[in-house]
Formats: sequence, structure tokens, C-alpha cells
Amino acid sequence: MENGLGAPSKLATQAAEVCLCFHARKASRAITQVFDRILAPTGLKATQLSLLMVVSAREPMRIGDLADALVSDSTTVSRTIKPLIRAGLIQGSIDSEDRRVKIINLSHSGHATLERALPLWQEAQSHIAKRLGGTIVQHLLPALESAAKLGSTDERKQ
Amino acid sequence: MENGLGAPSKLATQAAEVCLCFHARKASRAITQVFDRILAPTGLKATQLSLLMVVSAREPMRIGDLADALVSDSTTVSRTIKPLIRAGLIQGSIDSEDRRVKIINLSHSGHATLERALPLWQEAQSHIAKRLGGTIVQHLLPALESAAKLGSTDERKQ
DNA sequence: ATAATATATGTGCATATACATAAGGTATGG
DNA sequence: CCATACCTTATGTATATGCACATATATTAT
Repeated sequence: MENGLGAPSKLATQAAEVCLCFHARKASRAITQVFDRILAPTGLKATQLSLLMVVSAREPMRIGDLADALVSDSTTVSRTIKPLIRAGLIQGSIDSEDRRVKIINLSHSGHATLERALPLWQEAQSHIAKRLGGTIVQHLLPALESAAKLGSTDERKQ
Repeated sequence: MENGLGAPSKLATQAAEVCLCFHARKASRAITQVFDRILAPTGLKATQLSLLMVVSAREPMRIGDLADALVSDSTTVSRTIKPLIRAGLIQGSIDSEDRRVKIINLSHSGHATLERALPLWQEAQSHIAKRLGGTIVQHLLPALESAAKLGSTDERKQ
């Protein structure tokens, strides 16, 4: 009653249909694919452009600040900035006040690359907004923002 | 006017605030973190449970079917099932009709593990639904479903 | 029947993600 | 002053993700 023949678990089937994690990840993959395709001429991936945008808005930042802003682990940020540092778009320097801290800034080149990428970002954003329709987008953005807060409000460490 | 001193690009700052890709990925990370934490006792990650749920609902499947269902690349699926095959939860066999095709099924153990994980899945799902509130969830799920369709409807191959 | 073409999956490479843990630096109590 | 606890970032390991390309198989055109 399990393999090939029997009916699939009804609960499992329903779970797949409403799972918030599954749907969030699927949607996130689809949206990222569109952004990556449109951003390809810039040499940036969608994830990297997001990083540049956040740093640009809030520099100077620490690794930990960035991790909080991205709802990501600081070990992840420590690595995801590496390709951008290697590419000369981001520079990291040790804080002279507290030498544990690495201070993150955009370089000249980083600012320039960001500005050059923004028109294509706008194109991707509009492309998706048009396909989804204004109503869905207006519901989606605030809902995503609420969901992103789950990490911080949640009893993460307990 | 760019580094450390000057004001950040206003457009870049606004872009970060409304970027659908950034917010989708951030929300997806936050939700995945909650699921992963609650699912930890099962030994499954949220991504892996999703995979089991989809296969359970639609087995037997091909790699390509799975990729379509997940809005993922087939090369990605080809790899993401490997830990599950190694763990004995999924089995893949070559289709005798068309030997290019690999047929994916859940094993006994895969079905059992899935059933054992569903209560914790339910707990994670309810946990998040409660925190978000019914209104947001009711808007979020259909919006995510629309967004997931971007990949397929889009002029992906153009 | 054989060559050209199309399709399904796998590999090489690069990035993204997170947990456990280590390494280095700071702060603090004795 | 030093031992210890704490904080910040990096590393080891494992999985997730996708593009370019390779491989194997099937289909189609000549």
C-alpha cells in the first residue's frame, strides 16, 4: 500500500498544496530566475544586486548588520560578500575601535555598477509587476515583509 | 559623492524597499528557517520534506516532471534528490521504455518518514499561519502561486 | 540505414544557505 | 593582571541552485 500502487497520503498531498515554505521557495525561485535573466548583462546575480542595494542604503555596515537586514546567517553573509569583494564592488576593513568588526562599504566601482544595474532592475521589477497585476503585488509585498519578520520575532534562539 | 560621505542613491534605496526579488528571498529564508528548526527532529530539511510531499502526491515522476513541479532546474533536481536517495527515502530506476528517463518513487522508508514528519510540518505551518494572521496567509498563498507561474509562462526560452 | 536533430539526465563550476565549531578580540570580575 | 565569559567573524561540512556543457538515448530526415 505504499509504492506505485496505493493511493498517496491524502494529508501529504494537501500539505504540498498549502505549504507556506514550499510555495515561498517556489515563488522565490521563479522570481529570482526572471531577475537573473534580465540582470545578466550587468554581470550581477539578483542576490548580489540586493546586497549592493542594501549596503548602499545603509553603509557603513558590519557583517552582522547585513545578516540582520537580509534575515540571513552571518556566516552566510561572510561568504556571499566574497565574490563582490573579489570583484572590487565591496570593500571590507577592520574597525579600529573594535578589531573583531569588519566594516563593509561600497567601492567607487560598486556604486557605479549599482547605478548601471538599476535600469535593468526596474525592468525586471516592472516585468513581474505587470504579469502579477497591481492587486497581487500590493498584497504580496506587505505579506512578504511580515513573513520576513518571522525570523527576528520568532523564539529563534531559545 | 559616492563613498562613505555622500548620500546614498535615492533610487537604490527605494529599490531595496520594494524589490520583489529581495523580499521574496528574504521571506523565503525566514520561513525556511522556522520550518528547518521545527523539522529538525525528523532529520529532514524543509526542502527535502517538500520534495517528498510532491513525489508522494504524483509518483511515479521523471526528473523533469519534478523540476517543473518545483519551478527548478532539472540539473538542480538531479542533485537535490541525491541525499534522499542516499538516505533510502527515494528510489530512482531507469524507464525500460525510454532509457534516458529516470523514474522517481518513494521507498517504504520514504513514505514512512513522510508520514512521521507530517505532524511537525503541521506544527510549523500553524505556527507561521498564527503569527502572520489569517488575512495575510489568505493573500499570501495565492500570490505566491501566481508568482511561481512566472517561470513557466515567462518567455523563458524566448 | 545513417546522419542530423532533439530530448533526458549528469558534470564542472560558481554561488547561496545554514549549523557546528574555531579563532581572534573585548570586557569584566577577582 | 589574569582567567573567564562574551562577542564578531571565519572555516568545515553539507545541501540548494542554476548555467554551460557533456553524455546517452531516441527520433527524424535524407
